Amino acid sequence: MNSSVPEKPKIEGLEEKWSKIWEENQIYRFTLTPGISREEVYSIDTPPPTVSGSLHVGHVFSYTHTDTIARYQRMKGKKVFYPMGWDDNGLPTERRVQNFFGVTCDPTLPYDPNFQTKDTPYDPPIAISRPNFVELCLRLTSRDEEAFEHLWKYLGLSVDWSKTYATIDKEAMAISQKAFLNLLNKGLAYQSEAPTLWDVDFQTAVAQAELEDKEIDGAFHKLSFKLDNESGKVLIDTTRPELLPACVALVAHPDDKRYQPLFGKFAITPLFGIKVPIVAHSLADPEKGTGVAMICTFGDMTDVIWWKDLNLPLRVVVARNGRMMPVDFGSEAFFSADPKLANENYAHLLGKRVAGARSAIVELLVHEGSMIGEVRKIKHAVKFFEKGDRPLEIVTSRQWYIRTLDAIDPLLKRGEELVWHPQYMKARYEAWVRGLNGDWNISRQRYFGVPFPLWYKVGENGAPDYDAPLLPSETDLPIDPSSEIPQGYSDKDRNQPGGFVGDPDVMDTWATSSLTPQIAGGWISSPELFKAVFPMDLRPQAHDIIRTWLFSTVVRSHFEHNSLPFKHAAISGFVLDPDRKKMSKSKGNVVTPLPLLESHGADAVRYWAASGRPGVDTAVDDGQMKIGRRLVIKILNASKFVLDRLTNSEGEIEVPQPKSFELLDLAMISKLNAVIKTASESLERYDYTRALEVCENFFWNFCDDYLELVKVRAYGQDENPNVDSARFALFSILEATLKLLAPFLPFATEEVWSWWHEGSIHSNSWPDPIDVPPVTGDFEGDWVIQIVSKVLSEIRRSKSEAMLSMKAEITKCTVSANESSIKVLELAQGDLSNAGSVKDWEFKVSEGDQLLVSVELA
RNA sequence: GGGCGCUUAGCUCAGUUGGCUAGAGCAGCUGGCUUACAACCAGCAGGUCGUGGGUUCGAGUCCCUCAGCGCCCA
Repeated sequence: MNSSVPEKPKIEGLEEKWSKIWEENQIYRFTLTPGISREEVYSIDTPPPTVSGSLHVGHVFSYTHTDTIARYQRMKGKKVFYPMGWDDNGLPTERRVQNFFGVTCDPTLPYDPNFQTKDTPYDPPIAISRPNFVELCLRLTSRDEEAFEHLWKYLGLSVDWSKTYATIDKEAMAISQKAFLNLLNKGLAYQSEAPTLWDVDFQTAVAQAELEDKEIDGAFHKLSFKLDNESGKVLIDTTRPELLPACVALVAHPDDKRYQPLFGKFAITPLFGIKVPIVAHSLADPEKGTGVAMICTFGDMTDVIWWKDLNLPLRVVVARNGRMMPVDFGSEAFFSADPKLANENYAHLLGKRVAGARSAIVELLVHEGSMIGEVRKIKHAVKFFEKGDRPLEIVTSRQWYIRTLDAIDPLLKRGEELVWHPQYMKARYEAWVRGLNGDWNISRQRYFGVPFPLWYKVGENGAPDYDAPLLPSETDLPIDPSSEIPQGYSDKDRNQPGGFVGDPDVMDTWATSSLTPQIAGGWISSPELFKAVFPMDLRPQAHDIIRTWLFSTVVRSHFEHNSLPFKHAAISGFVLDPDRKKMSKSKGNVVTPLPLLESHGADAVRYWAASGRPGVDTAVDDGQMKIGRRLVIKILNASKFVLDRLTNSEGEIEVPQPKSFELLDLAMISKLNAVIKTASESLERYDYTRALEVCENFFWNFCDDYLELVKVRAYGQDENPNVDSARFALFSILEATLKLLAPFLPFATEEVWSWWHEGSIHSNSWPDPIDVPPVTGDFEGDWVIQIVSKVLSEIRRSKSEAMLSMKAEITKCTVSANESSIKVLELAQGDLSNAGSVKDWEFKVSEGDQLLVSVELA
């Protein structure tokens, strides 16, 4: 074997060098061979990052975990399917495009193939069609994708870059639309006009999974309602007096003695003179305010429940833009005892946002004398869209849903089938599934997303017929109903009475990214591939999106394939800042990964990442990266040292087959074999941290003790017949150790490997235990090493205590220990003499397990 | 309010189905430029395992209580 061991191994530049070579040689390429079986493949459902979000050290952390597993499986002989995707549809990208180009999207506009952007944003913004808008989204995100790809390659992810997908590309659209149409045909997708949580700024519906409760300042206003047809009043406390015109009833708890006499009677709303019933419902909280609440259309989700349970009418006053809409008091829905006064009062609110309407109505109420006392400030939890900054309203609108509520039990069973790492993360999934309170709303009134592949007939009265959608043929997918035409119609029929109208909505981002196994696995385009990779082996992801991504993927696969989408879920923790605080943009403590990689080296950063166990939140830790870097330097130097011992005068590496073995060498090999076993078992359990730990410990022990003990013998300068044994052991151990560390430190191990190998270590095989004769006698390998190391350590300690150099000579070393220990030490005497500069030995057999060492220093 | 997790050396963390004197690395201290490595090496010191109970021959580990921290959900 020719070798090219450098004079001075260098750690710098390994990332650029090797990522380029790996790319050129396509060593991470997954090739679909004919007749490939599912068992030969290890497939990973990689989380597609949103590139519009900035690069985050959390990415580096969790993707490294996955990569260690991918590399291990590859070395175990699996064909690893490890694609990368991008998940860019959705709001963040839309917002960037709007600002960057100065455009807004109007889905009713036709596609303009000649549309041009300008160097500066349009001001004021111009409206463009959805296909034009989507083109701009794609243009902007492709640049960010390059930055991500560069980071991933620098980090050394063994991703097959030829399989990259985007959850908004043509194939993903076709798959999302096909899967949706399948659900529709099975009756598992439906549309319904229902109260929906609505973000007035983003003008879109929001799903349960996207909600966030926020504690905000609110205030109780005490309002006085007159009773109908009798004297007396009812006092209610409300945080939303501006919804008084939307009031449809008053409610108290059925057991509340104070209000029981009022049930069945009516009250009159202040200012608007609407007669509303006083009803009983168990959700009314006697402790809250006066114990009576006003039910409106709709102040919160409890109003929706009351409205449904108690069969109450609707009085809509808040429009989808969040402003008070025109209302006619005196009409059927808003029948008032005094329509003139009611309309006059309402005129003060009309067109205002809810906050403005609130102060306006308070003035009116005070003026009329129906507000009692001062407002009382409180803190209360209000529902927000996770990306929004105004409380959600509830509007009634037509939305698409997937029937998840009926599937709670089977979905819980899916959670049981899945292997969770760590196991306790399953509880998060189960809690979420059990707590579902509505079907999954998958339609969004947005633009950069997968359109619903549907049109509706428009009746002669101009109203669309939502009950009988016009479907495209499956072979035409993907389609965009805003620019394409249903069969049997022509372009001039669009939006015309007697013509058709396209569904204006797009799918929720989770409705598309829940199909990543199908998208990456070629569900439509390559049935052979899909058969080979689905269900995936591994879904790695963070714990915050168990309720969204993991859940929704399980839902889709359950309905479409009647199976799990993946067998194992590896849930990573969060990365915390160096002070163990959660990173957030607002706190400004987000660590960007590239500088870390550049200053410590990719292997060192990977070492830190791999030390974070599955599910455990882990702080960015410079110290840990420095330890990783030290390990890398040690690997380079120790490898050079070993290989130099084995290089002959021709510059070739010669590994002798020993005729006989030295005990110490057999013991060290036996210890290595145990490490191989533990590391393999740990990686099979997704415990990459444990695997790294045992390999690392072994390697340092190899360098600090074993190498010191055998290096003189391995020189071959003394007459020891077991030179070959030492050389064989050094070589075998080095080669196996490099392989063991390769999944964690791909650059350094590859560099060393290349000194005397053609081809990549990462395409090589995971080490099998080295086949050598058993350790002599009844000795256990690890125990032999311990005894010898113990004596070496005692020798070092005596020198250190005497403040002498480690090279200082020992004229005589006396050891007293039990019989088997002495036997071992006699066999290792030569190596111990070399490592400790010991001239003479005396061994005394004693009883018990005590091992005593005393030395005479020269 | 409900659920999950964490609490072990100054710091970051291991510690398997309960089993010898509770481990590692970093930081600290003391020494050593030993011809692989000063981006190095050797040695030393450092802990009542968050609190209080219980089970057991035996508890860091199992059960209960309380406290603090974090996350998720209402």
